[in-house]
Amino acid sequence: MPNDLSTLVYELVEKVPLGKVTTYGDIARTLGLKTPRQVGWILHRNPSQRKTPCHRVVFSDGRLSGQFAFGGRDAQRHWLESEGVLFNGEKVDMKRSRWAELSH
DNA sequence: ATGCTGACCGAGC
DNA sequence: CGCTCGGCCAGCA
Repeated sequence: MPNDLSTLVYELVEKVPLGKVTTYGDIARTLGLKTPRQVGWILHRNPSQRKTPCHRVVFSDGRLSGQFAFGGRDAQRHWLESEGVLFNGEKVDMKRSRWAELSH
């Protein structure tokens, strides 16, 4: 297994600490990808045979990814909440729960 | 080749 | 705060 782009993405996602989230855009910027869509494409395409916590990746405004992706956004939301991620209504409280490491 | 579609984002109103 | 729009680029029919 060559360490291609997807490997880098997964390694980065695995570094997201418990109780924090990161965004597609942050990942894209950090790895030098052309567009955040590429990140979404990589995560969607690869099976979850890895222990990658994909549920910690959200939109830049704090919305959760999709209704079909993790068995529903309610499921994902409860998952995150149990990890300590703060919510502001339907959205993640990005101000406090965004992983600061990438957001430079 | 070409024209959608999408696990996105920022600007603008 | 909410909605639209354009740009982005990899896959796929």
